[in-house]
Formats: sequence, structure tokens, C-alpha cells
Amino acid sequence: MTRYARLISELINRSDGHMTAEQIFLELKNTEPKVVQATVYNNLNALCRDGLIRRLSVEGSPDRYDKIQKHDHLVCKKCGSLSDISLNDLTDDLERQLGGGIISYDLKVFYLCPKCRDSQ
Amino acid sequence: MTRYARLISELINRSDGHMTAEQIFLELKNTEPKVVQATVYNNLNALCRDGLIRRLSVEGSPDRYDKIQKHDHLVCKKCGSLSDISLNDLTDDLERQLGGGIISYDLKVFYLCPKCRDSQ
DNA sequence: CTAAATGCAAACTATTTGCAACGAT
DNA sequence: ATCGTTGCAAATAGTTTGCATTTAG
Repeated sequence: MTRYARLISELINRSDGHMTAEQIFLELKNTEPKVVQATVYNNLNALCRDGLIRRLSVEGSPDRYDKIQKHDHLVCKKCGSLSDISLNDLTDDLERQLGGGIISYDLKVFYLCPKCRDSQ
Repeated sequence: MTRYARLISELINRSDGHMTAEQIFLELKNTEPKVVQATVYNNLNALCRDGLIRRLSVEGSPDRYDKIQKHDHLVCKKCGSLSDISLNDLTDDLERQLGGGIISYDLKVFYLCPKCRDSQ
């Protein structure tokens, strides 16, 4: 595990998650001024491949990177803002319905965030 | 509803879904040789906005466009291939857990497709 | 007649790649 | 010495935008 990989993984696990590559890059550059975007992308890909972080694709915005610990997401249909939620685990249900072989799942629940609901 | 909008929406609802903008563009060009990508994107955005199709973001590949009718997806963790599944509807559960306000949800179940499982 | 939709080219954003230099085994 | 990692620049992929032209109500 290289210096950058460690720093990036810490950053993602320490933050609220949901950081874009750009945000990670900017944050990291505070302490590591020489780092470039390509390196951040390389590391993010490696960390995802190795299962240390997870990638979150949200329509309309760049990919986000999140802690691996299982949780679900509430996504505002209007502005795309994300928040974490912990819902009942579905794995057993899914295994039963699909007959096994499941690796993981990703559940996004769409709603209108308070801000967007108010500005209707 | 314009000509293109109708054709595109039909295409998506007739197909197995999961078409990328590029695929839709190419397919459409068979019968509408003058159409350009920008028009396809414009129409896809409008159709999504109006709730006539849904956009599906799959990490690592361009957005896909799908029929609106509720269903879930099985996604190969390795090659990203998609297939439809019909799982028990979670809406009531989610409403109960979250206290209402849900618009919809998106459930992706990751697995290894037969092809990728074999080539391990 | 007007407003919206289209074609076209250019712009933009997110991400990847090739390659030389560097750093840690 | 070797192999993976980095910095850098350029390339690519996907998508959007501005604008003049066409189309449909």
C-alpha cells in the first residue's frame, strides 16, 4: 500500500464518503502539493479493485467514492445530493429470491431533499 | 411529442432496455439518417425529465436508458453486463423504514455472470 | 407567426493512457 | 536491478452548449 493509496483511503473513510475524484484530489493536494489527478484516479481504481473503497455512480454527476461499510443511499431526485441511510439488510432476501451467487447490492432511494422540497 | 422523441421512446420500450445513447443513435440512424447525437441526447434528457424512460448509471460504462416499468437489475461485477430481474417490491418497506416521501428506488444486485464465472 | 426542435460544430467534463523519471524493495 | 508508482501531457469518451436553420402548431 503506497503513501497515496493510504492517504486517499483514509480520506474517504474519514469523510462522510461521497467525495468525487476532484474533491479528493483537491483535498489531498493540501498536504501533498505534487500529486496530480491521474495519480488520484489510478489509486481510486486500485482501491476499488481491491475492495477497500466503493465507487458510487450517480446519474448526472461524476463518480463518487465511499467507505466500504455497508449502507444505503438517499438521493435527491432534483439536486442529486446524497445522504447515508441504514436500511434492513436485503442480502438474505435476495439470496432466497435469486438462488445465491450474490456478491453485493446497491440500493438508492430517491426522494426530494428538504431544500428542494421547499423551493418547489 | 416530436417524431424523434416518439421513435426513441419506442425504441427503448421495445428493446430489452439498457441501451446507451450511442446505441440508440446508431439504431435510429438506420431509419432517420439525418439525426445527430446531440438530438438524441436532447430527447433522452427530455424523456427522462418527463418520466417516460429512466436513466441507469452503471459504473464504468456510459449511462443507459431503460423502460420505466418497475424492475430491478442484475449487474455482473466483472464485465458490467446487465439483466432484468423482478424482485419483491420494496416501496412499502422503505416507506415504513423512512417515514414516507419516497419517489422511487433503484436496486442493483451484483453477481458474476455465467460467462465471467466460467472464465475465472 | 411563434416557439420549440434540429443539425452542426465546438466546448466541456470526467477519465484514461503513454511514457519518462522516480522510489522502494 | 527491477518493478510498481508517479508526474506530466496528450488523448479519449461521453455529454452539453450556442447558434443558425427548420419544423410544427
